Amino acid sequence: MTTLWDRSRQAAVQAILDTALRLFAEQGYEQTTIAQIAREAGISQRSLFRYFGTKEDLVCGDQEALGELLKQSVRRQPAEMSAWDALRTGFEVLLTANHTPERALELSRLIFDTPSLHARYIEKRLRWQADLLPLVQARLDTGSRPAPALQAKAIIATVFACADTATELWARGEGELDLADLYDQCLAAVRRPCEPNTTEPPHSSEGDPASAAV
Amino acid sequence: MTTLWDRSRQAAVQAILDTALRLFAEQGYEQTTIAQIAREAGISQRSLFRYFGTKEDLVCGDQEALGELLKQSVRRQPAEMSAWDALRTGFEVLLTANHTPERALELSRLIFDTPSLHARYIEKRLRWQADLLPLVQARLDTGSRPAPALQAKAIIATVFACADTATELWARGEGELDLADLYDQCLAAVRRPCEPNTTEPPHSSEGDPASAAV
DNA sequence: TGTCTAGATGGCAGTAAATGCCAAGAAGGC
DNA sequence: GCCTTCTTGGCATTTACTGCCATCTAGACA
Repeated sequence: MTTLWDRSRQAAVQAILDTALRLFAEQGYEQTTIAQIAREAGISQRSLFRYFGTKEDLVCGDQEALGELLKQSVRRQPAEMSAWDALRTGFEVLLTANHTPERALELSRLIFDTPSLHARYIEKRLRWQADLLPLVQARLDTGSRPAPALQAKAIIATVFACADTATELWARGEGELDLADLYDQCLAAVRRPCEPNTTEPPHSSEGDPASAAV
Repeated sequence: MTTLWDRSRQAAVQAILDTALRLFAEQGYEQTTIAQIAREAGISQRSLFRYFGTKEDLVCGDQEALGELLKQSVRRQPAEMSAWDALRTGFEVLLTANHTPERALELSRLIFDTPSLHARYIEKRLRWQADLLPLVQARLDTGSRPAPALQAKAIIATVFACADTATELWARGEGELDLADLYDQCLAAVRRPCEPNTTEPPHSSEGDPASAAV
């Protein structure tokens, strides 16, 4: 049952969020202070920080829930589905789980245009990637040469790289592009053999076991 | 000619860096304050911020120079070399350009173990990716179906995803692994066709042009 | 060599995000 | 109606970071 506390909490969250996003759109993220948001939302600064742990969470706050949803979706896919397809389906579920498209587009643009937000966003998705590792690993050929952990990590990283690339193009576009199509095109560009020449990689790894943070 | 100012500046940078990395290793990144670093390095807090604009730059500061180096290396590759191979060779050059292997390993571990640093690190590399875009685009088949910009963006993002994955595994390992080998294995895991089944992607993009920041 | 200028430094005050603490108030169970 | 529990707001404090200004010094030049 839903108590009054829950309801007023929900209302407060919504009011804060609306105020914050409006101000961010009007004057930019960095130029908007927590004090101003709190004032205009009619709440104390202290309480605002209780609802949203950080300023960045005002924008990237839903990410935890979405990550959980993605994990559940991937887990739900039939066991014989390949890791690639399971992840693709998982992402597709995310698309349906969001606010209005306009809001999502607005949020994406804000994130991609604001370095500190972008960093936070990436950080949250790194968590998703770590959480997905065991699920993806379970879908791989067991006896393959590259260690399954490496293979799974590489696949997940690539899928996210393509998803991010697609999202960025979608956010920078006028909204006339389809996100799922963009994702498929990105992945196709990556998993297709080389276009002009299929040269073997130079492979000049002359025994330098330790090197830099590339 | 190298003036005395340049030299003392160089010395100060080195002293600050040594102090900072020692403290980060001893007590962790978050637990170490700028005030403490400045005190132990015998410099004012104000000057420290003049050398390194942010605390994160104490760790990720070299990235700008490395990005430039990568760009130069890729540009230098023969025009007929594929985008994949040119990028791979570029990364290989980076490996030779770093501090001592131990230092690089220490830095990498710090970055991969500290979420906020990790996010900043990736953010800086996104800049590299944007800079590489025209160079990679020039190496692509001109008449290909997916827009070349998308194709180039996806390829670059994937290459970086694999490089990061390889670096993380290398950093978490005991140093006995070869970074270049790890990179090749990651890329191989990604560009090889599906292992168990080569199912067609579900492709259930039922006309939802706009959706969330995936 | 002495002087003048540009650049480096340090101190100080200030901003903004975030956290801890505590007292006051409202909601829920009885 | 009372008491517990959760919420709220105000206050002080920490930490990263910036602007301003006085001071000092390396380097150029007469």
